[in-house]
Amino acid sequence: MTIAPDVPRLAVTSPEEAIRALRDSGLRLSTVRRLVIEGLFAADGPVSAPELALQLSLDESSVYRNLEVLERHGLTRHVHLGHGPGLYALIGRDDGEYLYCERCGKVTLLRADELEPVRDHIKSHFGHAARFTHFAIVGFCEECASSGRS
Amino acid sequence: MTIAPDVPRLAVTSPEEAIRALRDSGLRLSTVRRLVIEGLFAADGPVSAPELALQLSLDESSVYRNLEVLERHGLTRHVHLGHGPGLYALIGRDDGEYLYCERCGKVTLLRADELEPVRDHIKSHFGHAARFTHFAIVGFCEECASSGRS
DNA sequence: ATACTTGCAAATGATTTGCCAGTGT
DNA sequence: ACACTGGCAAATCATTTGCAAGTAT
Repeated sequence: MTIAPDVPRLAVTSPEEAIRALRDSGLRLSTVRRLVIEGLFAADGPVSAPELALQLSLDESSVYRNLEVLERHGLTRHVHLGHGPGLYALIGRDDGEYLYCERCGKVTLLRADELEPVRDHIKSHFGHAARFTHFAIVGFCEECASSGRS
Repeated sequence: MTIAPDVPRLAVTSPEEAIRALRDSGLRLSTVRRLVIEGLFAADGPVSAPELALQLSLDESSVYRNLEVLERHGLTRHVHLGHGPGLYALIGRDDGEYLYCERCGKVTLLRADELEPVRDHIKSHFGHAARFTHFAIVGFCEECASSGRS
């Protein structure tokens, strides 16, 4: 899977809605696919594929394959907070842009519009249409930045 | 190796200077270490460890080990542009923050101060001291953003 | 002399792929 | 029926680690 391409995002607020969106995209609903969607919904944040496979007693490759299909159809996406596996989320659930504290691991989820001014600045100064959805914005959170850093 | 910690950066503009800085840090100068430094200098951008090992006919593990030591002492750092291996650079050479076009692969290197306003905005609005040195800022470059995107 | 370094082999972790049997529509 | 999907095993890619032999200081 390459970096999340520019696929229309299908925001969704319940497993049922996700399943409907999935059918509308012409996808089949298999047991595994349903479980993955429910698993993503049940999670309290973005989840890695191995984690998901473990919790659902599914094969990792099946999970990866399903996440890949879902992502290609704009139902899920994945982020990297730092090193470590990619973390998957349903569009509409744990969706948005992430701030990640590299010291304490704190993760802050921003609404999609909160970084508009930042994107605007980068666009106007460098011509670059930035998206902070694939990589988190890494740094130090308030507490870690003020207390002794390193 | 964890995400580049908050180590003082030793900017350097020639292999000789790098070697001096290295000695000042109490590090030994082995043949491999010298080759790695020269290799990073010769490169016209950040380079992956496997690439460096190949070009220098060195074992990958030695290259990784050296890059790790150098990074811990503030002589090098590494970035992730997207998926794929981390890319290493000497501080002072190919150093700064990267914009990465996920469509055409174009990489733009910004001077360390060019994103100050962005960092300031994020700091004041979210309390987060952002650094764009570990992950590139992914998006579409000017051309790719205007022409049909996906 | 001693601590640090190397190459090589093997382990790890994340992700992908081949294959053939099973399932959704 | 037929194309799509699942599990399992094996491959791949990036990176790390153990170890015994070699080297910098």
